[in-house]
Parts: sequence; C-alpha cells; structure tokens
Amino acid sequence: MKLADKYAPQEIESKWYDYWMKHNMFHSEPDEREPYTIVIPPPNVTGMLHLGHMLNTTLQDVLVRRARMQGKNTCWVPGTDHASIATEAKVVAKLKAEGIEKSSLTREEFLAHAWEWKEKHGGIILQQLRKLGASCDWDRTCFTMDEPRTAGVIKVFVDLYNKGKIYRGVRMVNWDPSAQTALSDEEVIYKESQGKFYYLRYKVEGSDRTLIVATTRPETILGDSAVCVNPNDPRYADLPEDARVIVPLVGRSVPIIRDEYVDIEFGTGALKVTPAHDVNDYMLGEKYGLETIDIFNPDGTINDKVGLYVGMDRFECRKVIEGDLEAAGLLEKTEPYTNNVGYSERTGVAIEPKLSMQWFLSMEELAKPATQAVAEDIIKFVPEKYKNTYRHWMENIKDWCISRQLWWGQRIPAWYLPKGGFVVAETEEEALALARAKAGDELLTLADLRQDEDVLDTWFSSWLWPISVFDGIRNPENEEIKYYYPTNDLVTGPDIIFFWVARMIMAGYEWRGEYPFKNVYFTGIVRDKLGRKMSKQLGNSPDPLDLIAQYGADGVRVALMLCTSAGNDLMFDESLCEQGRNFCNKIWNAYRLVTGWEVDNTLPQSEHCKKAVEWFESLFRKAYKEIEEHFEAYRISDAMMTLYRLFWDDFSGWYLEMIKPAYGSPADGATVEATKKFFERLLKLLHPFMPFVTEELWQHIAERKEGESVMLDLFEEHKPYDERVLAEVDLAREVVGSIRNIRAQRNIPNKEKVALEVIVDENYHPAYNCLVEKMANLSGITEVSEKNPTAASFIVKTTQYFVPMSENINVEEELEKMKKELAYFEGFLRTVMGKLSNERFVANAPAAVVENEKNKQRDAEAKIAALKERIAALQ
RNA sequence: GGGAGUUUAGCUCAGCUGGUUUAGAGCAUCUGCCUUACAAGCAGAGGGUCGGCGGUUCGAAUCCGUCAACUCCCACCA
Repeated sequence: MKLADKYAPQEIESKWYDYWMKHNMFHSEPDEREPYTIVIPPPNVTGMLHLGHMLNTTLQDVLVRRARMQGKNTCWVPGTDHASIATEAKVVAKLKAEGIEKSSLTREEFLAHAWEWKEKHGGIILQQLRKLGASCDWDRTCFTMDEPRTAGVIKVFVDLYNKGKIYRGVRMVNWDPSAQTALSDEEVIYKESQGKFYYLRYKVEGSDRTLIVATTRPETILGDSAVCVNPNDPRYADLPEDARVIVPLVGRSVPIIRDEYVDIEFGTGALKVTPAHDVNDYMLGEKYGLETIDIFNPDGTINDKVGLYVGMDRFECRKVIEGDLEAAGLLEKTEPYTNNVGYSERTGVAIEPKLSMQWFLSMEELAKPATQAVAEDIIKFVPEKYKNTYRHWMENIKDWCISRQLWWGQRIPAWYLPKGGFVVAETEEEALALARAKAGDELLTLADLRQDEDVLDTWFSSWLWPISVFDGIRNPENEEIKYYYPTNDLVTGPDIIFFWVARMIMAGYEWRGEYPFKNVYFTGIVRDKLGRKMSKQLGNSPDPLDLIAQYGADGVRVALMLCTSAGNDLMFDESLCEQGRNFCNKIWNAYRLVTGWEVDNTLPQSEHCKKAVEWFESLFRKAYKEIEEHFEAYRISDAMMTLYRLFWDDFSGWYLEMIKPAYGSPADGATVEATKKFFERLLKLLHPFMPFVTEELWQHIAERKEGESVMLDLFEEHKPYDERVLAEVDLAREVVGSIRNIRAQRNIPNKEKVALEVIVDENYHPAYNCLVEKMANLSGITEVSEKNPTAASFIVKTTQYFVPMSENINVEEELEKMKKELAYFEGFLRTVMGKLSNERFVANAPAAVVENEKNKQRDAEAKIAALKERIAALQ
C-alpha cells in the first residue's frame, strides 16, 4: 500500500467512526465482565459546543477507551439536559423575534413551541462530540426531560414529600426579573458593581430633627416599614422610645426600631428597613412584626401598591427618585460606592430579593451520608483540594428552593383542592383519590383540582442522572442499574460541584444507599494563552469544529491532553493543536518507514538489530509501567507526554535509526517482524488518546478481519524489564550524543565516518558498541591505552573517548571546553565533600545515602583526574 | 470578612513520603542540515540564585513560619 507522506485526518476520521458504529463497538450490555461506567455531564440540549466540552469529552473518552482495552465492559452514557431557564429564555427570545409574546400563549402552546425548538436544535451538540471520536453508547442517549427521566423525577418528588423533606412556604428568594422565576442560591453570581451611596433625610415626626439614612437602593423607600438604629449608638440615644420618622417622598410614618444588628460604624448608623426586598431587613421585619410592602411587579417594574412611579423599571426609578429627592431637599449627598450585587447566572440581570411562595427541599439529612462519603474517600476527589470546598458547603447547607416559575421543565406534582389544601401524587388519578379522601368528598373530579403551575429546578432532574440513565428510579431492581451502578469516574468542572456533584452524591445515597461514582475528576477551565476565560465577547474562543477540520480530531485531542492537569486551569494555545497534528504525522511516517522496507528473510539478524530489539523491549515495558502509574493517579497529561516521548524520541529517533537498513539494502525478517510488533503495541497504548490515526494504522500493519479493531485489542500484561540494559544503552546514547556534538562543532558532516578510541575502564560496556557505531556513523571503535593528544575528546561517566581529527584540533577551544567542564565537576565535588566531611552527616544520614555520596565522590574524582590529564596533555 | 490554591527556564508545566549528579520535560529561541519515513523533519546548543525573608535539619524546590503577587470558592454591612 502506498501512503501519502502527509497524514490527512479528514480522509479517515469519519470512515473509522462509521466503522465503530456499524459494528456497535460502543454499545454495552450487562455481562460477566467487570463493568466500567461513566455518565456524561449532560450538556444543555441547545448548547453550543465549546472547548470546555472538548476537554471534558476527550478526558472521558481516554478513560473509557483505556478501560475497554483493559477488558472491562465499558458503558459511557451520553445525554442532554433540558436546562429549563436557559432553554426557556431562548425559546422566549425566538418567539419574540417572530412577534409572539410568551404571555399571549397558553402553557400548552408554549410547550409545543419549546419541543419543536428542542427537536430542531437539540442534540446537535452530541452529534458534534462524535467528530471528536467520543465512544459513547449512543443507543443509550438520554434527555433529562424524556419520559423515563421525568417519571423518575416525579416519583422522587413524591417520595421526598411523603418523607416530609419537601415543604412549601413563603420565603425570601432570589428573583430573576428577566426570567421571572425564583432561583436557588447557587444560581446567583455576586459581582462587584459601581454604584452610589445615597444619604436620605428622614424627618422625625413631631420634631425638627432629621435622621440621615444611607442606602444603595433609594427606590426601595417605597417599601420602607421602619428605620433601625443600634440601641448603643449615642447619636440616637435621645430619641424617644416611640419615635417615628416620615419616609421621604412617600410620606409614610414608620417606627424607629432598635437592634444591635445595625453596625454603628457603618454609614450613618441608621438603616432603612425594607422587609420585602432585603434578606436582612426581612429578618428584622419578622422579629419586630413590621409590615412587608412588596413594591415590585414580577418583571422588576414598580407596582401600584404605593401609587408612585407605577410601571417604572427599578433602575429607571432609581434615577428618577434621585432627582425627586434632590428637588425636595431630601437628599443630603451621594457618594460613589462599590458593593456586591447578585446577578442571575442564566439571564445576567440583577437579582431582586423577593418574598414568594416556593417549594423547598430540606437538605440537612440528605447531606449527612454524602458528607461522610467524601470525607472518608469512599468517593475520591481529584484533585483533593476540592474535598475542603465540598465539606464546607455540605456542613453549611441550606434548604434548596426547587420550584421555578417557568413552563419548560417537570411540573410540580401537587394539586390544589377547591376548598384549600393540596395533595402530592405521581399521577392525576392518584391525586384525585387523595384529594377525595382529604376533602371527604367522593364527588370531586379532576376538573375541580388545579395543578401547581411551577416546574422543578433543572438540577432536580440532573441530580438523579447516574441512577436515572439506567432507569434505576422507576425500576430500582432492574438488571442494568444493578450491573452498571455505581459508576466509576465522573469528569466535570469544579464550577458545578454544588449544583450537581454534591447533589448527585446525596441522591445516590438516598435512593441507592450507595455512592454514585467512585472518583470525581475535576477539570480546569479552558483559558486562552493570556489566561483569559474563553468568551464570545473577547472572540478568543476558537470553534472546536474548525480546529478539528484544521488539525484533525486526534491532533486536537493531543493538544488538550498535553495541557490539562486536574483542577488546574489550562492555557490553551492553538499552537498546541499544531503539535498534536505533527505528532499524528510523525506516527504516520514512522509507519511508512516500518512497512516500507524490502524484507529478505534469508538475511541473518545483525548484532546491532538484536541489541536494539532487546533494548527497546525493556524500554517499552518500563514506559508502559510508568504510563499505568500516571493513569492510576489521574495524571493524564503526564501519561500523554510519556507516550509522546516514547514514540517520538525513543522509538522514532533512536530505535528506528538503530535498525534502519542502509539505503537500498533489504532488512532482515526477524527485525522487521519485531519492529512491526513494537509499532502495534505502541499504537495500542496511543489509541485512547488518538483513536483515529491508531485505528487506521493498526488495520494496515497486519491482516485484519472485518469487525476487528484496535479498540477491542486488549492491553498486554506488565512484564519485568532489564534495568541494566537500559542503563548501559543510556551510556551508549551519551557517547553518541558527544560524538554528534563534536561533529556539530567542527562541521563534520554526518555521512562522513569518524573513528573512535576509548580507554577501557569499569564504566565501559562494549556490548552496545554496535549501536554506537551505527548511530554515530563510526568507522570503528578502538581500545587504546594512551591518550590521543590531537584528538577531540570527551568523557562519559569516567570513560575517556577520543575522536581523531584529520585536521588539527583547535587547542584553545578544546581547552576552554575542558576547563569549563572541570570547573563544574570541581564545584560538584565540593558540595559532595561538604557533606562527607560533615561528621554529623556521616553519623546521621542513612547508610545508603552516605554510600551514594561516596560513589558521587569517586565518579567526580575520576572525572576530574581525567579532565586534568587531558588538559595537561593539550597544554 | 472567612477559606483554599498558585508562584520552578521566554511560555506551559513535572519534580509523589526532604538525600540519583550545583533542578527536568514539552513548546519557543539560536546554530547547522532540502541525509533516500517525516522541513508537520533531523542533529546540536543556550537558557533557572526553584516569588522574598526567616526557621527546622547533617542536608530544603521539597517541611514550618512570615511577607508579597496572582487565582478561585464561600459569606453578602445597608
């Protein structure tokens, strides 16, 4: 077969992906093998593929492909998340662009639009993951809002309600005025914002006195129901117990209350209390029985409660009110002020604390086993630092607001009775039965019941993911959940440790009594090479599909694997993709070399080939072991790099050059066979990282049958390797390097043969001379007893070597080089002697360490002696 | 305000329980090569007082303290 001299990924990637799919190689069914399971962190159903997905998916694919080649029954379940707020926002925006307001639609009509949108755009992202080579079991693709998952969610809600863990109540929640829904605490992002501190004048009733109250939100005076001062504040000590003030502009009379909550040092020491619009004010309101005046409509405009600024947006109102206060002489001053403002994670608008009726899940009990599991490493976090973060959150866990005022999601299975009260049930029929019992009215019909309008938080479905993808909620005893659960590794970003990871662990213990995954690998955030987050605004986020088109999927995978380390952000640079592509090309061309030789089976195997094969066998085994260790510690990047160097430097740069036959000469059969075998073993190790190019070459390097694949070719057992061979060849490689250095310095072309002389000593191992001769292109190696004063020389370990020169050597340069080396070793010897002459070192250090220092001393002394002799000979 | 992490060559990072040469890799840089697998390549070279200071120790990039810079998480004094 004739191969192009450049690797063209585009020509083979879809071919092999189709082949794997055609032979159903990603599909898993329970059997007698050990399972290896990963559930994908489901991307948003209408999400755009970005580099974060690429990183995450590649990591999972590497782990899955590796496990598969270890003989495990691997099951990687893909799917998407319905992402209720994000998707609903997109659909609302799309409808708006078509001139349709959400408010003009019924729930059913809106959902029809939403499903249509989902069918059209949903799952594109999963299609894109295939381009990367993801070996997901696509037959198992799930959606958090498909039927089995929805049934599971409803069942779980009812279960928790019946266990008394779900309750409904009016609480201060984070209100998103854009999406017009409540959010959980985790969905609020606090950011520093530039604002103003407004100093307002509150007139004390029946007196000329004025209280100055500082606030960042003057528009909320509409909802003021008190002013609070610290009882220990001397500035306000003279005010009568029952003093009242007039709210500026509003004219409402409100009491002055006294509570130590107020910080005397801060602002003016007087705090306006708006129980409906601030969490702390709400608590004060509760404590002192203050009136709660909600002044906002759900969309963040002012309502008609007070009769001022009605319909005006909250930020517009802030500006207008500032002017009005000023005009009325009620504004003392304003100061620039920076404070933290909460913003909606999804819509980006400022959160409005708002009192509303919501459903909550009580978390304390759920958290207990989950906290313990991570603390005791039953579930292992990689890197470990997230254990702290996790523990802290779990130990301070707050109840979870699970209701959302949206339509796209699982509707809360609660039905209200005509005469008050509600029932919770999995189906309408059950609800009706419960309602009849509750009301004591057998004549109630479904039409009399009204289902709760709210849907559940998206995470209320994704927290069940590792169970629900195997239908383990509805059918907890089914064969699949029993076989695949608990899963092995979870690969995800630390940004969703609370949203998702912690909650999955809780759900795992609640419904399976067991952890949902054994290990959690936290990826870092993909940043650009300047360390900035990838963002659309900055335009620094490359399109993953463009990258694949340009560099090939394997090239992009290598790029990502080279720069990733668990929990650390990675600085992504497109030049890494180039490096990845070049590596593919290197493998490709090595294949061309290995399979391109003319083979003569009658030729005996030469000594140097025999030695080369022996050496590489040991080297391979050692590297294989190292890679294994890297994987076990989840040092994926190190595993990648070890392989990279093994293939590029050791195999291609050294081994192949060692055995390469002279131009035009045939190769012997034994060596070619051994080399092809090495190549095949390397391809297998590389396959999890680079599935496409390795499959292409694996298919060609030997006879394969339809349906065979490198991904099904199991890894070999680990075997012992010969350290002595590796050490001796390392010395040989150093000799070669020194000779090449001499060539480079003196402009001696590589094709010109040179001679080598050596003074034999105990560190001289002639066994690998044949390799040195080949690699350094020597005419021969002569053992001599006399130093050659006119030769270029070098010392490896303690052995002196000479390369006789046809022309006179440059004595000055030679001397300078030697002296530099001498200075280094003399300095080195000094530090060694510093230790050895220290009695306490000799007395206290372990014998092996002392012995090693003595060895260092001996080597250094021998080397120094050799150098000195050499220098003397030159002078 | 509380907590965690990072700081090693120009860049990205290794260096795991202190002792394998006065610190390693990849990329980048420089020099020489269009050598018959690969210029997406080959050969060679240069480059770091391991953030600062102090301590423990016979011995510290590695352990402890402290300071500095950067990053992240949690809390949310109006």
